[in-house]
Amino acid sequence: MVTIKEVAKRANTSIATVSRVINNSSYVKEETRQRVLQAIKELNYQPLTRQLAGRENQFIGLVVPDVSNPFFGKMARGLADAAGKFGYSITLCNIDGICRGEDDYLLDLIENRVDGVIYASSHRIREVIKRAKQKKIPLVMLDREIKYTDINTVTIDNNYGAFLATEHLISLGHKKIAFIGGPKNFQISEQRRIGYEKALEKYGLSYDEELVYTGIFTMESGFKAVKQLLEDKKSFSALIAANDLMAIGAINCLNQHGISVPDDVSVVGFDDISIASTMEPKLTTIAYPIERISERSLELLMKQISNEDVCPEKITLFPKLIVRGSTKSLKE
Amino acid sequence: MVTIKEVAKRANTSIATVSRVINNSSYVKEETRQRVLQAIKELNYQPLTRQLAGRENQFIGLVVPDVSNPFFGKMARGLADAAGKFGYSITLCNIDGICRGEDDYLLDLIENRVDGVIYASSHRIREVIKRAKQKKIPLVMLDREIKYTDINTVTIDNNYGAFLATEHLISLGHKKIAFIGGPKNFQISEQRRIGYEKALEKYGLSYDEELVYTGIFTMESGFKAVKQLLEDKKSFSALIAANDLMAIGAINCLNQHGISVPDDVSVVGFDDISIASTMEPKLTTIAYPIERISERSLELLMKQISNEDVCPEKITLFPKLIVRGSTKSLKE
DNA sequence: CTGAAAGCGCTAACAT
DNA sequence: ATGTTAGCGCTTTCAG
Repeated sequence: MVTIKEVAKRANTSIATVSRVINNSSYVKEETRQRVLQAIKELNYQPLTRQLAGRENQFIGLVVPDVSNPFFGKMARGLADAAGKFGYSITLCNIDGICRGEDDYLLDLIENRVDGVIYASSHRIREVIKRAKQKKIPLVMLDREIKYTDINTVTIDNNYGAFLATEHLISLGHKKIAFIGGPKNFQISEQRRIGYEKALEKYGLSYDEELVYTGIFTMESGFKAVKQLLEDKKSFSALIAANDLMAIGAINCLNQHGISVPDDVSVVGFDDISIASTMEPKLTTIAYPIERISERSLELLMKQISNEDVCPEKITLFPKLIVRGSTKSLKE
Repeated sequence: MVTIKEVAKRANTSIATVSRVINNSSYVKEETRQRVLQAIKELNYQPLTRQLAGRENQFIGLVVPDVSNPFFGKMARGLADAAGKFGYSITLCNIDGICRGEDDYLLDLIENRVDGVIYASSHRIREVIKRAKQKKIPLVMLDREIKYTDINTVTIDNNYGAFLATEHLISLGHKKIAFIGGPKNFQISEQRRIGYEKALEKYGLSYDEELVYTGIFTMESGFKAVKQLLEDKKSFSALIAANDLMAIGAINCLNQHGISVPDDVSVVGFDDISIASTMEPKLTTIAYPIERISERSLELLMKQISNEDVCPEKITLFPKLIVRGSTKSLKE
């Protein structure tokens, strides 16, 4: 392990000066500076124990319900890449309330071992916020909006995303568009449903409750939704799912009934998880802009880490429509 | 932040004794011990700067190609849970060779900031092993076997897994069983193909090269495989995919051709990723035993971390067949 | 502009 | 059985 001492020796200066160079904390003669930089490079030096001297330890905690869910997998990947650019590493923590009793332990752990946390789970959310405030732990909420709290938040405009999806289908001539959504008590489900409703309204189509199905965010649920719709003899030429997993389940069900996507029914998903682009037909979807989300989250977190008093803010990013093979003009 | 000092004060003893209790490093009178434990609990104390005093920092690095792939997502989840039980946290690192030039940086980072690493990517693998040996960084290879090197490894018996899958189908009466595999130059693809071949042999069925397709491990590839098979007019009543993603793609294609799973064709996957159990039909598959794999990997790593000279070993776990809805007896 | 030195939380060697 | 203390790598006064 290379230490600051060795760097100092090689650069023929003191450890204090090396520290100054690393942290850019005060003026160092350009010449000395260069020598230090050179030594750092040659020795491949990295400061590793800053934490002790009261500084950050360059770790940030990411809390998701479950990385094995492709959506959170995508999120973890994006955040890990972004963190790397800031010289930070991601510590992964899955909290979905399944491992009963371990939450406390996990929460303590994450709070104590990282410089900041990105929280993307709903589990014990209000408590997490309270604790973070008390302990002054930098926190950014990802993809969850907590009303009436001034907490740093990064989200996407779900309403707009669903609006885009609907608009796309309408522009293709579809008039009977089903919506299969998530649980009513999830903000994002409702937002996406409302976006759909607003788009219909804007284009003078009526909102038909019979074409709206409420499920949960799984493939299975998407499958059941379509099954139900079909059994109930609802007629529709297009369908919007509240996330890609549901969309995939829906397509499966359609296929099994001999209904072709996109020839007979067009389908739009939401999130653009990795498999959306490797299925057949490739899924038209609303892309959750993970790169930008990650960047902005990290920025907010970094601000908090370096600066004691920053004003919390909420950043809302706009998702984008990605047209692929699962949607098509309504046939005459 | 609670320090050892505060604990000592509250327990009315010295910091050395507290340290002893924490590390179980020497005898402490039971009474004192209890007082210390009590204080630790009351203050919610956690030692956080051990690293500095030459000890571990309780982080282990997990390197995968890409967590957004559901298989690696499952792996990350399993490992994170297991690490938690040892009081360790997982630091996530995606190295798939896509971010060119950043590998070096990532490798340095991971090597310097963790007590050990679990490596489950193929990227720069021999180099990683060399560096780990040089720097004496505890390393466990996951799911990749490197021949002619004595490196701690945990894998599953892929041959056996595919054998099980084939045997299952044969026991259901299937005789024409297709196999859609991964790249020829991947060990696991070959192992799985061979397991399939051996099972056919054992039960006196002939291995028909025409029923073996070589693809890559994606849904798209599974789809194409079946498309090809169908176009070539191959006849088969069952199909084994080298992983779940391919199996799902295959099922999609079958469905689109009006072929029902499992009524017309039975399908077995491999891995048991999370979506395998929420699709319709639920996928019969060979489960990658992530809990046991995680446990064993951690154990091997812990041994290396605590003990300087341990003999490297290779642990091979046996996967299990999980029968669900995508397989069925051959119809008469 | 730079160096010396204190101190961060903790462990381990040394005392007692 | 327990306390005292040096020292780990680093940052940050404090002196020059």
